[in-house]
Amino acid sequence: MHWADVTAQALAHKGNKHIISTGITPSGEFHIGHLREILTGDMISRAAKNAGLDVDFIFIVDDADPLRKVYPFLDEEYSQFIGHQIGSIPAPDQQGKPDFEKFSKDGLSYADYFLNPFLDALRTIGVVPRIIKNMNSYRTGEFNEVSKIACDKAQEIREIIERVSTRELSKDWFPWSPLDSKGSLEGVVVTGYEYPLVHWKDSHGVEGSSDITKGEGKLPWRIDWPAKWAWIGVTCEAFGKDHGAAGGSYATGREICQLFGQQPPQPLTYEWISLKGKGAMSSSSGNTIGPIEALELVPPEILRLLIAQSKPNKAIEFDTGMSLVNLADEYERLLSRDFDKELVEEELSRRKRVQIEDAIGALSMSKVSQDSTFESSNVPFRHLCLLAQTKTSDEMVWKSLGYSNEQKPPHSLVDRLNKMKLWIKSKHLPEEMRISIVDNPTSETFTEFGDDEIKVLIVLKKELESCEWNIEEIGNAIPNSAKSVDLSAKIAYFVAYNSLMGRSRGPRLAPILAEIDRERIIKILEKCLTVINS
RNA sequence: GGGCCUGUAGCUCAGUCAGGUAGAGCAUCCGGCUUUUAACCGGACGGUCGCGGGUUCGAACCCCGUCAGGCCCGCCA
Repeated sequence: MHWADVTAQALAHKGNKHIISTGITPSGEFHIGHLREILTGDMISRAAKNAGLDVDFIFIVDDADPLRKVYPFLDEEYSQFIGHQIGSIPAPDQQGKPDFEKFSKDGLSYADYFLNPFLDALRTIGVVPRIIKNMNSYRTGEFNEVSKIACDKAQEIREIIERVSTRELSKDWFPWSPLDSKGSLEGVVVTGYEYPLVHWKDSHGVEGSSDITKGEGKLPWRIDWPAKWAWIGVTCEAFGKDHGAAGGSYATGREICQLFGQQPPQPLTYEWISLKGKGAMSSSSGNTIGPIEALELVPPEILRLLIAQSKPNKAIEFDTGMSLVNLADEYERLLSRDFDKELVEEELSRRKRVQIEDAIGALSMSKVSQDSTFESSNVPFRHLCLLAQTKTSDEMVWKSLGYSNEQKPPHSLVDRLNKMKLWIKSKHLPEEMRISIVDNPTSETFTEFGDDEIKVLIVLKKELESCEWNIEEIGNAIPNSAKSVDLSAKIAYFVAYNSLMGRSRGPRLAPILAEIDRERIIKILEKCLTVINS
């Protein structure tokens, strides 16, 4: 059973109506890691719907959170907004300076600036959650009831947090963070509470009162989270392992939410996605790959597969190089399998059956739309990558794949080719996938060369000097260079690939060479001989 | 200190919740496709399931211990 179905089953035992929640603070550029949050929730929602449950899938945008610091991608001008809610400050412009004009004219906030492209990416990837913006919820009074309970039960909440998280809260700690005279949540000391007002004194020495029913502040995170569960009625939430650790915010939240008269949601802790060799993704360090960027390179199904095929507790290592290639090939393989046939196979061990069922689940969860039918193109990613690099026009790619004017390639394949071309142009294409002629051969290339190889190389150079410079003739010249000295054609290919591309295997050479000047090729072969002789 | 996760073929990992003959892909090698598209097709090679104990007719799987790696407990998913 797919992991999402397992969670859905647990939910089914609890009832028929479920609100599955996800939440992110849009404090910077979104990355693939954030996608795991949303997709994990999305996949549970799907599985729950398939199980016949009534599901509401929501995405809470934590735009009531304060700006923590001036991130590297921001101008120093942002220091005036530290502590201010990111839903209430201007978005950065090209230079990273606050764009006051856009803020006052279009109301584009810092949070929206990062959120909007992410929502676009979500649509592309087939995720359409109900969006709840936190700051607005405070301002419109959605938090009224829970905020009042939190303030009334300040002592009980303090006890829970101190006991469960084993950290000591300061004397003037209070379960409400008021906005100060400048609009910041930082450095404000609560001096008293009379519903609905929380009295405070800020770092500028100014005193004032915050009306908790009007969003003049917010609940601190550890209370804000269970408060949301309560007023929305969340029954299931997937969250990152940072929240799931012992003494973490889920541990305190599950107790606090009962003060609000709400049972804690079904939890699902997921591992982080790290960038291969570079550690965890982080918006502030710039160590990210955005979903938008990734969607330019591969079809959305492949990003879904990344999340679908790994269980949530499995850490994912990701990069836009070979990981993506393998993932894309894996997807094509899944598509071309005939599961019905595999499942009727007799003498199927339980193990084997589980494997097939998991593959079916992963594939089904990778669909952008539940009812979309798959178009299996049967063209592996690697192969398409090769064709895109060697063929001079799209028509030639289609011809090579057996399509014609009568039988046009499917739309999905055309889309994939276009993405492939972008990928090839980008910095993300791994070197081992890139086809390139090596103009300056090095001695390491020829360590495996013996007398036969050298002999063939000499003949090859002669053949290429004299043959007609077209695909057919070049195609003949390569194997002939070995056959004419009574050696296997295999050696000729080995020699040709090593000499011209610096590797022992490769794509069909003739069409590539035909695109290049003969003199350049001959010159390279001459250099090879020089290197070998030295 | 407390807790979580991971350890299975050369590599990436399924399989552990519901114990029943050790799996896939990649890589490698061999063969086929009347001289390789990094394609495709067929086959082969390859594992004391980290280690030690226990439960069981039977353990990769359950229990106890242990080693190694990664991570979280400061509002970064």
